[in-house]
Amino acid sequence: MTNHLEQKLLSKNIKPTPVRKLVLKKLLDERVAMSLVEIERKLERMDRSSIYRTLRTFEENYLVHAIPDRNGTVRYAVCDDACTCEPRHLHLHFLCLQCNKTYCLTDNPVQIPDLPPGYEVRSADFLIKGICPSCNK
Amino acid sequence: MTNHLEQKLLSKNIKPTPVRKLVLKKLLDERVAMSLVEIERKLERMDRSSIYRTLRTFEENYLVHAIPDRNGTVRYAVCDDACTCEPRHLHLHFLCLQCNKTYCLTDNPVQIPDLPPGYEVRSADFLIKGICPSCNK
DNA sequence: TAAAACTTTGCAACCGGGTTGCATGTATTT
DNA sequence: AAATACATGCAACCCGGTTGCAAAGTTTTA
Ligand SMILES: [Mn+2]
Ligand SMILES: [Mn+2]
Ligand SMILES: [Zn+2]
Ligand SMILES: [Zn+2]
Repeated sequence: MTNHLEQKLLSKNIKPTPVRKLVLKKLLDERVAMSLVEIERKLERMDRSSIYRTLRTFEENYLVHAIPDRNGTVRYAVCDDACTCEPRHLHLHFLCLQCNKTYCLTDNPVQIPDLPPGYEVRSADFLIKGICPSCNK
Repeated sequence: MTNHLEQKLLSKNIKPTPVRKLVLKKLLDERVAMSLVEIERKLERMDRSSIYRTLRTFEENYLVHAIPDRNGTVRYAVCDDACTCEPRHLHLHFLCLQCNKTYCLTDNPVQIPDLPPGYEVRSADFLIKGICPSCNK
């Protein structure tokens, strides 16, 4: 269990410290993308800046990807094992306007359309907003 | 000239006050999307909260649309005349990682792909990141 | 036309998420 | 064991955004 977390961290070359294991565990357990402050609220005891630096480390090492949020904040979700956050690995994200949760639609890759000449694509965020299945029934 | 601005405001049922005309003029002149603070910096004399409320008014009346930015802030761009910001009017946005400008690709509509059952689409943001033509040459 | 009601603007204060400097604690290397 | 490097916690700060409130300007009513 804890071992699974360590595996995952090590596989992305991140030293498995206590804080990192807890943050990763929380992200995996919740199964939706979470912002810095949302994580802070769920992990009462933990310091904000530690979580902040942990998320930076995670993002730099492609353990999590950042997803733009409603008002301008950013949420984080754990990447698939093989993900390197390159354009060809990108998937859609869905933000529910009712429950305000952000879902990774990992089975729906982002198709980048042809652009006018001169635009060189490096990355993309495709965020779809609406009502999620759980709120819809 | 000023008359053109008034026309545009009136056509969206916004009373053409001095502040509103200046903010609209700046957005039209710059031809890229701008954030609250970016507008504030370009309009030295003007109060931040006036610009803030102006942008809210603009957005509520579909004179501008909001575009998510890199770090989580939001930029605003003037809508096409006929735009009502519904899904079928949405277009791509491009953020240049070098000059940090946000462009509206109004000729490139957002194609919303099929989603798993239960997801009800209301809106979408498709932001492509890379190098813009001007930085690329 | 004068008073009343409403809207816009500017100022100041505030808020909250994010970020940094620094000291302490913990692990790794020599 | 000592030296070095890395991780964590605390406090302070930053900055874009937001709000309350009063003054100035506009529109409505009597
Ligand atoms: Mn995702
Ligand atoms: Mn646009
Ligand atoms: Zn929902
Ligand atoms: Zn550029």
